[in-house]
Amino acid sequence: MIDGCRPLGFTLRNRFRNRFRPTRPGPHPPEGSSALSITIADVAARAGVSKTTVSRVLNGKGELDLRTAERVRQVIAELGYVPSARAVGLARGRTRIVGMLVPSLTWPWMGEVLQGAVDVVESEGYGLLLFTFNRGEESMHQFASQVSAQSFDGLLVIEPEGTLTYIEQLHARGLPVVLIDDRAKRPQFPSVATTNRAGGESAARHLLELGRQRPLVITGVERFGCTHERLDGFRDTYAEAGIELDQRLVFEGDFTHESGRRGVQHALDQKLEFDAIFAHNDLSAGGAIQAVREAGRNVPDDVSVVGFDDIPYAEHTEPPLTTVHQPMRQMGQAAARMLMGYFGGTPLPEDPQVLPTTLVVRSSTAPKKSPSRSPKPAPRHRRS
Amino acid sequence: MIDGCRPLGFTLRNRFRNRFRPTRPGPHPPEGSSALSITIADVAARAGVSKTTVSRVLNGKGELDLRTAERVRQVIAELGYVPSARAVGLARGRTRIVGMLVPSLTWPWMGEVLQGAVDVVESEGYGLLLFTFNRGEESMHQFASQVSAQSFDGLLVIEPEGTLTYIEQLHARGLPVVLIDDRAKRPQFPSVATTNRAGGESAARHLLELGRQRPLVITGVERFGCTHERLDGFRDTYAEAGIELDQRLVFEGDFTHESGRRGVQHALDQKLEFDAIFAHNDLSAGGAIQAVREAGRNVPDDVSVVGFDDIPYAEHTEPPLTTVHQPMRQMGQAAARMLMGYFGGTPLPEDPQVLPTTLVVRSSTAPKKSPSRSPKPAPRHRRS
DNA sequence: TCTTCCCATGAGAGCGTTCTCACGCCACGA
DNA sequence: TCGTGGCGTGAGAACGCTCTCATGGGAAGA
Repeated sequence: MIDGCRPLGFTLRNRFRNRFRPTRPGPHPPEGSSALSITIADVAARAGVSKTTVSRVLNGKGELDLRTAERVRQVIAELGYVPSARAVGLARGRTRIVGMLVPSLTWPWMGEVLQGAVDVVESEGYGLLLFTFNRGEESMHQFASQVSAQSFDGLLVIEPEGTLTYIEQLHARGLPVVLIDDRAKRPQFPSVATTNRAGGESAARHLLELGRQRPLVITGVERFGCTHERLDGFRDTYAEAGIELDQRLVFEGDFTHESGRRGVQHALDQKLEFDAIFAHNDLSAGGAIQAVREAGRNVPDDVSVVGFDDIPYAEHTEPPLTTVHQPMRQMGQAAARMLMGYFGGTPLPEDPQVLPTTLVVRSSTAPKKSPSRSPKPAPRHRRS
Repeated sequence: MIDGCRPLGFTLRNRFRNRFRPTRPGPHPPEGSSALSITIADVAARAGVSKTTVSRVLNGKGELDLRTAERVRQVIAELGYVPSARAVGLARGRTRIVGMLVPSLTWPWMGEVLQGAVDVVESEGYGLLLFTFNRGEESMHQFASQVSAQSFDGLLVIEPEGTLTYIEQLHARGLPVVLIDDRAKRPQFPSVATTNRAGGESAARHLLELGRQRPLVITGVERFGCTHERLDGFRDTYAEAGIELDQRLVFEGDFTHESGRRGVQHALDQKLEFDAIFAHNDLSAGGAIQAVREAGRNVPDDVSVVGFDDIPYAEHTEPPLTTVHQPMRQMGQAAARMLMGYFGGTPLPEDPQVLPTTLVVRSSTAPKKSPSRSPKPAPRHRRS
C-alpha cells in the first residue's frame, strides 16, 4: 500500500493536504487507507508496540527490551520514518533552531561569521534561522514577533546598531543570547569578541620594527568601540617606543574604500609627512594604497600600509595587504558553540570569550630604506 | 497576576520549564497559578469568549461580531499575546519557514543573493532556515533529515555541485523548490537564471566598439554551463563582426584570482598578441589586470579588461573593472517571490525566470589608440 | 404565531510528538 | 504460599493551536 517514495516524508497528496483540504470522510480516515505521511503511530502499529515505546527507541530513554528496540528500529528504517520537527517542537517546547540576527548580509566578512555559526549549529543537528535588519523598523518588528512566537531556542546576534538595549531585554527575559561583538560593546550578556587593542598594538609593533616613525592613521567610525581600541593600542605602542602620534595624522574614516583615499589625500594636501598607514579596515587600506600610488609614491617602500580584518580583498590589493586578521569564522563558531553548550547544560559564561587577532604580513609593508635623515635603518626600539 | 514582561513570551520559569522539569503538581497546574506563557486559552478566558473565537480574530476568518472582535483584539494587545509558531505549525501543517541550501557562504556574491531572498521572505512574515554544503556528505544528511522532518514549507537552492538529482527528487516528491541557477543548469523544476550568453555578447560588443580585435579569454570552470554560455556569446559576437577567436587565446581558468594571472602569463609566455581580456569572473579579471601591469603593459590602453559578476571587488581594482553585472540580489528576490507566490496560490512557472545581465563600464576598458596596423580606430561592425 | 434561515459562537477533535503514571509480569526472598 | 520490587510496556493527557460541526438566538418570511 505504501511504497517507494516514502523516506522523504513528502508526497503529492501530502503537499496539498492543507491547501486544498478535501472533505474528510470522517474524524478518522477510513480503515486501511494510506496515511498521508508516516507518523509514530504507523511505526507503532507496524512494530506491534505502543507509540510510547517507539518514542523511547527514538530518544534512547527508559529501559526497554533489546529485541523490541531492534524490531522498532527496523520498522523505522523500513518506513523511512523521521519524526516531525513541528510535533516534536510542540511537545518538547523547543524547536532545535537557533536564530541569527545580523545587520546586513553583504558586509565583506559576514559570510565567514555565518559559515562558522552554521557549521557548528548544523553539526549539532540544529537549524539556523536567519534575520537581518535590512529594512529597519519593519525588520525589527518581524524579528520581535518571531521571538515572541518562540520560533527558536536561542539567539546569535551581531548587533544591528542601536538595538543593544532591546537585545539585552531579550536576554533578561530568559532568551539565551550570545553576541558576536564586532564593535567592542561589552554588553551585559554572553559574547564573543576579538582583541582589537592587541590588533592595533601588533600593527604598531610591526611598523616600528620596519622603522616607520610617522604613521598616518585612518580610523573607523568614531562611535564604535573597536575604533578606539584599535587606535589606543596603536598609539600606546608608539608611545612606548618614544613616539607620540601626530594628532594631525589621525584621520577619521568610515570603513569605506573612499575614506581611505580621502585620508591620504587630506594628509597630502596638508603637506604632512608620513611613511606608513594604519587603516582600521582593509577596504580603507585599499583606498589608501591607491591614493598613495596615484600620488607617485611607492607602497611599501615610501609608505607601508597595514589594514585590519583580513577580508579576501586584502590578498588582492596591489601589493597584497599586510593586515590584522580578525578570526571571524572562529568567532561565529565560538558563539554557536557557547549556545549549543548551554542547551547541553553548560551555563553561559558571564565574561566575553576573546579570540586573538593575528598579524598577517604580506607585501604592503617593508623596512624603511636608509632615509636621508636617519643614518641608521634600525628603529630605536629594537636597540637592546 | 500577569504583568510587565509578558509580551516577549519568555520568562525565566518558562525557559527552564522543560530542561529542569519540576515535578508537576498534577495534570493541571493549580487553579489560578500563573501561566507559564500566555496561550490562546488565556486570551479567550480574559475576553470571555472561546478559543475558536480568538483564533477567528487572529486569522480573520469566519464572520464575527465587530464588538467581540474589538474586545478580543484589545485583550491580545494587553497581554501582548503572540501565537506560538510551534503550535500553529503543527495545527496547520506548515511552518511558514523556507529553507535555503547553498554550497558555501563565503563566495563573494553569496551575500547579495541571500540578502535578496531574506528581504522578500521576511517581508511576507516567513523565516529563512539556512543550510550549507560545507561539510560534504554529512551536511547532506543533516539537510535530508530536516527535509524529512518537514522543517520548512519550501526550498530555495543554489545547487551544491552534484546534488541536482537529489534536489529534483525532492521536487518530484512534492516539496516546492526554486533553484537559483548560477551555472546554467536548466533543471526540471522552477528556477531563476541570468543571461550568461547575452552577458558574453555585451562584453564582446563593448570590446569591439573599442576596436579590440584580439581578445584573450579566461574562462570559468569547464564543466559549468555558464562558462560555455559566456564563451559562446562572446565568440559568436566576434564572429559576427568577422573575427574568429584565436583558439590559443582561450585559456581555461577556474574562477580564481590566481587563474587570471596564469592566463595572462601563459599568453605572454607563448608570445601571443592580445589587446583585450574577457575574464569569466571578476576575481580572475583582477588577477589578469595585475599580471598585465606587471608585464609592463597598461590597462586599459594596451589591454582592456572586462570581468563578469560585478562583485564589490570590481570597483576597487586598479583601474576599476568594467564588468558584466549579474543581478544576484534580484535573483534571490525573484526566487523567494516565486515561492511566496506559490504559497499564495500562484503555480510555479515551468520555465526559468531569466533576469538580464548589464554591462557596467568602468575604467579598465578604453578605445584602442590608433594602432600601427589598422588605420581606422573605429571597429568594422560599427560602420553602418 | 410558527417556521426557516442565517449569523455569531462554542465544544471538542485533531495535528504528531513527549512524558507521566499505572499496570502486568516474573524472579526472588521469607 | 504470599508479598515485594523492578523491569518492560501501554494508555492517554498535554503541548497550543486550527478547523469542523453543532447550537442558540434572533430576524425574516409565511
